Amino acid sequence: MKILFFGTPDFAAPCLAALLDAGYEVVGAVSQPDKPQGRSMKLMPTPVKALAESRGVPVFQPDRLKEGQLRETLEQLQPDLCVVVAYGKILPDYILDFPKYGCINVHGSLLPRWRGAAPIQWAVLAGDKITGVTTMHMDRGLDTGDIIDVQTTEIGAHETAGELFDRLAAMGARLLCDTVAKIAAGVATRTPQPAEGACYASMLSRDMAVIDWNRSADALDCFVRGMNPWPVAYTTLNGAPVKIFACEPVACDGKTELPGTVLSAGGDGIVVSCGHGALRITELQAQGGKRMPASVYCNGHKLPAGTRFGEWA
RNA sequence: CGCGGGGUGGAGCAGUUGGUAGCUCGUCGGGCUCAUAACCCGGAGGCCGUAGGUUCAAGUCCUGCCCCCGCAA
Repeated sequence: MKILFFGTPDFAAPCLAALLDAGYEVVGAVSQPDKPQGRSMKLMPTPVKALAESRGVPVFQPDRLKEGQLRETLEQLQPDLCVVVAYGKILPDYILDFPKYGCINVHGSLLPRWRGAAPIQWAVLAGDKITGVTTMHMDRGLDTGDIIDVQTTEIGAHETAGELFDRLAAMGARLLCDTVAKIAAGVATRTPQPAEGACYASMLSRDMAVIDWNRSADALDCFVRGMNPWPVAYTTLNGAPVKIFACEPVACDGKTELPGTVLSAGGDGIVVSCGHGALRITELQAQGGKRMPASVYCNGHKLPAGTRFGEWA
């Protein structure tokens, strides 16, 4: 069975690797065009491109798909199945309809919950206890296709979006292999997505990562984990941004300080009052500084009780 | 050449108008204690990123280079 793979970021690479390792004939890898990245804005290959090149798979990076840019490639490669994993573009009909077995997709959530760009982060942000990966037949909608296989997993109480990301990427790769095997054997099932429970996970952005200290400590705990490793929740201290990498909610001893107020700071981290409860910051990074445990940060920075976070000078 | 912050004892920071290098933590020794990551006393440990320059004198001023980080993507 000839497979044409569509994918771009880190989440997609394990799926491509799994297909290759399983011995499937991957006739090509379609990925987004390289974009400038890093401090010097150097052009970097996408993870899928890098992997494909190292495994000798031809890479295609069309700017757009709508005008039939991939039609010739399809005719040439004659794929029987398209596998799409976090590609980043909507596939037009001429692609969806081309392969004999259609196009399937691996998605990092339990559909129909968290359709869209950032399902894993949103599951953590929302405090979901359970999530998983889903494979589905693609249709014209955004992550609305019929479900083929699902695997669930619990979200750890201290798990960050990045950690969950890695786990789901691995789970997704295994599930994909199962699904492809079923399709090849003609035993894959199709289950329409339930109408209820659907919601969308929009792409995260830098300005969504500002910590609102008026929220509850539990909500902020999920917020910090969901925003890690990108864009990373941040607040301000003396007018300068401070990234919060890790924290934990702590029992509030009834104090009613203004949200954002430092209650204590030292070897046990930095405890900050919230709208409800308090949050112990355990790992942070100040502007120009390195990421470090809060206790270490306190060795060189005076943070007397009463200091306020989240105020712009 | 996109903008900006920074490289000081093991770690995190301070160091004022250039003139004997300080703080917190850790570490070592001693003490207190039923006990302790707690407390008290004492000690060790720094060619101040690197190469030059200005000066009687440079961590502190000037220049080149290396490295780290924030913004922006």
